[in-house]
Amino acid sequence: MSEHRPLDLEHFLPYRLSVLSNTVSRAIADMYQRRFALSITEWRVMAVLGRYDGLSAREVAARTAMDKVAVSRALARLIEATRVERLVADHDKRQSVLRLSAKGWKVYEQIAPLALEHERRLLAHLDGEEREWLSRILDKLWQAELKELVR
Amino acid sequence: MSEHRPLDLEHFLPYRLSVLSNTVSRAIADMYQRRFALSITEWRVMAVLGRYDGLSAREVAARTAMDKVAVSRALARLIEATRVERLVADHDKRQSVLRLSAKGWKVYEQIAPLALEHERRLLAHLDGEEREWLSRILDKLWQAELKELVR
DNA sequence: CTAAGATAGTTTCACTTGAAACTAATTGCA
DNA sequence: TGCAATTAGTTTCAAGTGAAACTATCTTAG
Repeated sequence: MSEHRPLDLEHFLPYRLSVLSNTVSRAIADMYQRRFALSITEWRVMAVLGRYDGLSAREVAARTAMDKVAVSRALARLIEATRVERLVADHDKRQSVLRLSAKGWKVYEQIAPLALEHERRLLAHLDGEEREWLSRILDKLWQAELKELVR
Repeated sequence: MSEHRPLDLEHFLPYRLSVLSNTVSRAIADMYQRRFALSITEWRVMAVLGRYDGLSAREVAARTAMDKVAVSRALARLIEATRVERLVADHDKRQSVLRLSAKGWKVYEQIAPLALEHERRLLAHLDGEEREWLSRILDKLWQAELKELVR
């Protein structure tokens, strides 16, 4: 007795998550690119360095959910653009110590409010109750699906 | 007086959506790949053809939120694998008329329950109330963000 | 101490992807 | 009619991506 709900892509959760997320990410990425010549991956690296000074590349990868290859490449571009400075860690010469440069901070301080504004615009479609549920639901799914991912 | 909430990537909605969605999609993609040598894009094409017989490539693109290049390539592989058949539309020789082959249907009928099972597993982390809110919230955001996208 | 294994980060290679250019067919309008 | 603009779908090209191999450094077990 296996009567199935028909598989209707529009109502299939993974599909909806994927399309919604890609649409949102795309809009943000375009804005960063146009206004700051910055990719999403570069921005994510800058965002965590703005928040946690002096991380190593591995720590950046853990905090951005990016793999180390992507981080390495994003850092190469950011350092080339003198938005990030890299030192070698005293205690371990394999590790780098990363921080935003003065120039990087200027970019960061312009983008951070724009990013938050974008988030507000997205959340503006929801009322207070819905926002609370969304936050709780994402927490739960995040925990359940990603417990192994972030460290 | 612009005192900002700090930009903490872990609490930033677009970032959370993106990481969660990529993690879920990745897990599903791996399964399709391993068990059926099928990419996510190919599966999406098969899914809409299983539901709506005889679509053109353009209609498939609209229903999967994929661009026409991606659809064209997915179709080339599916036709090569004889999972999809393509005819030329009578009324317009530019258009194709696409349908799953018998072989395609067999694959479809194996995957569809697996996909739904995967969705159930994901939703198992939420209680009934949370599921209802999630569905309503995704509908709202979908409507708001994608009104231009899907026709 | 030192050799074997582990770790941080980079490079290479093969593959995927999207934008733009392209071909073929159709439509609209003078 | 007949030619310019539009549309369906494909191909090309440049850029982005991850897996695996690689280099340099550090840790550990004997």
